[in-house]
Formats: sequence, C-alpha cells, structure tokens
Amino acid sequence: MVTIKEIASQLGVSMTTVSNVIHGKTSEVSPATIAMVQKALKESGYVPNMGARNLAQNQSKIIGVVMKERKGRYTNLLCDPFYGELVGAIEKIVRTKDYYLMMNISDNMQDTLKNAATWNVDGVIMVSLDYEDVLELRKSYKKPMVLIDCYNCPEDAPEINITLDEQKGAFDVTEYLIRSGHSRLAYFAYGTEGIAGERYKGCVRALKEYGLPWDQESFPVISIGEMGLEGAMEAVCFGRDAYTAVICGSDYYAARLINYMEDHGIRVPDDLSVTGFDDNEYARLVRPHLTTVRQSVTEKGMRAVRILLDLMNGRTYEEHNIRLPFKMVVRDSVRVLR
Amino acid sequence: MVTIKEIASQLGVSMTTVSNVIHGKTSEVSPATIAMVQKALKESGYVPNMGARNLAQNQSKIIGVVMKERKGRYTNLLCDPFYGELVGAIEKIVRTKDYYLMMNISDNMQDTLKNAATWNVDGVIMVSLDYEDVLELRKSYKKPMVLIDCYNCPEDAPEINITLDEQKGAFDVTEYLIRSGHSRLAYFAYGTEGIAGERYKGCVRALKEYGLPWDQESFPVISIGEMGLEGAMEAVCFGRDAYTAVICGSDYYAARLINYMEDHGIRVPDDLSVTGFDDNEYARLVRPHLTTVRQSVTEKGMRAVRILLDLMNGRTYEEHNIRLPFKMVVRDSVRVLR
DNA sequence: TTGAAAGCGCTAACAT
DNA sequence: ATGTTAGCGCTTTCAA
Repeated sequence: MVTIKEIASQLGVSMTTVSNVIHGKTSEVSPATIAMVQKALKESGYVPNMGARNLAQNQSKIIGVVMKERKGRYTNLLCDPFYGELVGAIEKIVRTKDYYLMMNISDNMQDTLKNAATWNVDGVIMVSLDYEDVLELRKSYKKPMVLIDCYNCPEDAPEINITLDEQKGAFDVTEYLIRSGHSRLAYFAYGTEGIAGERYKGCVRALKEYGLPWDQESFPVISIGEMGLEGAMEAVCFGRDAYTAVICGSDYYAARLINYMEDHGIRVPDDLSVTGFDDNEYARLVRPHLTTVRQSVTEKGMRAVRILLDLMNGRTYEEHNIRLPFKMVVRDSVRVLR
Repeated sequence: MVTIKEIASQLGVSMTTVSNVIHGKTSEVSPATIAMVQKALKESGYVPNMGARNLAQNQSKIIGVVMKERKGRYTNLLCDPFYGELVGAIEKIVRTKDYYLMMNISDNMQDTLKNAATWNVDGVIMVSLDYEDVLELRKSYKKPMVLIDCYNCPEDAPEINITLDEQKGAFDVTEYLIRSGHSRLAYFAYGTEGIAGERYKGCVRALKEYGLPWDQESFPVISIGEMGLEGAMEAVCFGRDAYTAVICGSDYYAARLINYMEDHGIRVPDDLSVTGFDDNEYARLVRPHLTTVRQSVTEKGMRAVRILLDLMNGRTYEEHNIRLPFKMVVRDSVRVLR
C-alpha cells in the first residue's frame, strides 16, 4: 500500500500538496504540480486508507442500517424478501454516493449503539423499529438518523419517518372485501404489534365505518407469533366457518396459507378468500394470484438514503412524516360475492 | 466519545495500562488497577475507535463479501433468495465472531479491489465469481480469501472453493427424469455460463451415459439471457412438442415457468414436467411443488466464514475443493411415465 | 504556490 | 507492575 508520504517524497513535494490534489483543492497548486501528482497517484495505484482518514477527519463515510433480528420467522432476516430488497436497494444507492454500508442486525440496542460509535458511523437508517428503541439510540447517538416503518412513532417526533399509510392500506383491503360482499373476516399475521398492528387497526376502522362488528369474536386475530405458522394455518382452516375471507399481514403468510389450504382441500377463493400485503414476488407466484397492497420497497430505501444524505449535509426537512403511496392490486384470491 | 487518554489521566495511570486491561493483557497489571480501570471503562461507556485501532494494528476486523451485480435479473442482487440467505447467514456468524461485514456488489473488480484496500479488509469471501475475476483481485490482494461457487476454478487453485457438486446434482436430476421415462428434455436457464453451465454439463453427462442424444437439437437450451424471461417462457411453451420435461437452472425460474404455463393452459406435470434447483421457498410454494435439488445456503455461508477465519489465524487447509452435500427432493412436478 | 508540523486515538516496543 | 514514546496514514493550520 503506497502512502501519501511515499508519493510526496518520491516526487519531492510535500504531503500537503499531494493531499490537496487528491481532494481537488487545486486552487492553490500549480498546474504542473497537479499533473505530476495525479500521474504518480494513478501509476502507484494509490488508495486512501480509511482508518487514517477517518481518524483525521472524524467522519467515517459509513452509513449504518439498523435492523432487529426477528425470532424464528425466517432462517435469517435477509431471507425476508422485504429486507432483502430494502438492504439491496440501500446498498446500491449508498455505493453510488461514495459511502459505505454497515449492516447491524441485532435485538440489542446497546450493541447497535456500540457499533455505531466504534465505527463513528456518519448516519443511520433504522428499519422497522419500535420508537422506544429509537429513543434509546438517540440518547447517545447524535448524528443524523432516518427511520423506515418505525412504529409507535409520534407524529411530531424529531426524526424523519418514512412509512406507508399502513392503516389506510389495510382499510382499503377491508373495504374492498366488504364491498365484495364479505362481512365475516379474520386477520392472519405475526401478531398485532408493530406494522401488523397498524394494519390491524386499519381493518378495524373499516369494519367500524361499515357498521360491522370488530371485536375479537367477530374479527378474530390468528396470531402466528403465538401459535407458530403451522398451528396458525391449521387454526384458520379449523375456524373457517366463522369467516369468508382472511386478511393476511404479508404476502408471504398469504402464500403459505393458500398453499396450506390447497393441501387440505380448501379452495381459494371459492371456499375462502385471502388477501396479502406488499405485492412481492410471492404474490405473483402463488395460485391464485394474490389480491394485495403494493408498496415500492426499493423506493423506500432510496428515499431514506437520499434524505439521510441531505441531513448529513445540514439540510433540514419540514415534514417529518413521509408516507409513500401504495396501491391496491386486485388479482384472483378474493371471491366477489355480489 | 471518551478516549483511552482521558480515562488514563482521569485515573492517574498510563495509557498503556488502560489499553492492556482493555485487551485482557492483565498478566502484568495489579488486580486493584484492573478493577479500577474496568470500572472507569464501564462507567464512561468507553468504546474503541476502530479507525485508530486499525491504523495502529494494521488490521480492520472487517470481512468483505464480494458479489457481482447481475444485470437485469432481479431488482437488486439481494432480492435473489440465494444471495439474501447467504449474506444473512454470513452476517450472522461474522457478527458472533466479533468481526464486521462489508458488502461489495459490483461488476468492476478494480472497484472491489480499491474497496478492500481502502478499508484494509482482513479477509474476503467471493461469491459466484468467474475465476478470472478472482485472479485479478489476487494480483493485488494478498490476504486470505475464500470462494463460494466459483466457476472455472482449477482443481489445484490456491484458493479454497466451496461448492456444490453442481454437475452431479444436475446429473441426478437428469437421471431421475430419464428413469421416470423422459427421453426428450430441455434446459431452461439464464445461459450456459457459470453455475448454470456446470449444471448443463451434468445434464449432458447423464444423457450421454444413458445413450441419449445431447446435441443442441435434441437437448435444447432455452436461454433467458438471450430471450428475456418472458420470451424464454414463451419459447418453452411454443416448442413443447419436442420434449416432455424441462430442467430449470433454479427454483425461481422453475416457479416462474410453471406459473406461466398454468396461465397458458399447460398443466404441470401432466403436459410437461419441470424440475428446479436450490430447494428454496419458491419450490415449496409453487404448485405443483417442485422436484428439485436441495442445497443448504446457510451452511455454505457459515463454512466460508469459518474457513476464512481459520485462514486468517494462519491455519492451512489441505483440501481446497470443498463440496457440500446436496439432496434430490422429489415432489410433484415430474410425471412418472413408467 | 508550497511545506512543516501537530494531532486524530490507539498500540507496542522499550524503558523503568 | 507501570510509564514513555514513537508511529500508524492522513488532514489541516499556519508559516514561508
């Protein structure tokens, strides 16, 4: 690894000069010197040492992506198509902006904090975290931060939170179901916390608005977190006389459920209607194709990075609640009863 | 951010002492001092500054994962379930070993190299790269390196290459098809380069062994890279009188193909049999469920990290070609003709 | 237009 | 058992 010092002495100039042309601070360097240094830089294959640069400048060029490990849902977080696409999208744009990405998957905010501090991370994107966790990090981490899909996040929080209008999405699905003649519904999701909880609230709102009962009896929650996926799917089938449609918290669960039902002789949508959420690959692959709510995960990631970079450059945003658009996608998994 | 220096002066001891207890080099420190320093460390919330540490020790605690952007297959690389699971698995184990992960997705080896150099990455895992690219990196990158699914990699290469016996897997699938009474087959994949090429060779070997013709006419390759996915799927349907089974290069393509065929009134496996490769989520979700070849992606990732860490600790390996086991999984997408 | 030198936080060789 | 010091590679202030 050739260093600035070496290049400088080899060229008989000072380190300052070399450093200056590297950083394009050429206003005070003679053209001849610039050319000479640039040539040497190129020929020697000079590459800056980030450790040293960070030390001297007290900034790292690293953007952290903080995610929380979800117990026993997938083999690992990135197997979840949402996180896969999101991290991929973030990585891509971070790279084009000449920053570096450091993932942090952990359910311990202290670890996360340590990580951010130890690497002197310049900015952080927090994904699908409870606002409690954000607050905890905030206590010690003072640099820019953008949230994606943060829940329990107060409207007037100082952080920017990029979300979908989850409630509205779920409301629309529910409304669509009701208008299609379904009046007895069930909710199938990991639980009623976080995003899944937001969606649940949206469903309930629609039920209320249409004057339908929405108590746990009339609109049962089948919780994967409590029963396990297999158990929950079994429960759906077992209780299916009580409803004509199942609203799923994600496409993945919807796809799994449809498969399970097909395996057990229950036809979708003839015997039972099913809806999803996300509109990812699963929605299009499962048969019947899923009626679901589309969001652009890539867009979410890109927006987050752009805003974070802006923040890091000192820009401020008026609006802290950024709601990305969604779109109901009607396919074949819902039976129209009227 | 509190520094060692601050703690030292506050406690009235030297920096060395503090550094020593941080690193557990306590053999030459009095118990009282140890306790005192540890207390101060904890109370002040001391966190090491990686930039400084790296600079002083000339090592970064960073492990790089190098992947090559695939043009136009997925929205981004991590959407591919193989990469998602792999990176997730690698991240997980890297973290437990107190290392940090830096992803590098690029199709430019010069960038990759620059990246590794600039961060002084301690070791690198290269995924699904052509051996040409490995060689290029190798010219300048001298630290430990482990390959995953590297193709064109000579048996006696100095690098450790973790693979599946792709050829054997494809051979087994083909053999299974032949034994099930299929004699006219087709190959549906991105192309015949890299992994897909290895698999293709395995198919051909089986064909040969069973005395069946294997020229392009008798065993057509339907190339997604050339025709695009839609076009290729159309081509499969169009030419389907020429074969009774289609071997797909991956579960994803198999799932997409099956869907496409269902949409066009072709039944699987009655009208046409289909096989996949990987046994990921898609294989179990698609209907009919896919007959495919299972590999453990998580195992691949974990092995790579463990070996890399060993290498970094100076251990050497005799065997450079590590073939992970695979397993044919027979489900419902192949019709048994006899 | 160019250069010298201090210092970022940490480690390690070498005193004491 | 503890402390001093040089130096890792780079940036930046200040001087020339």
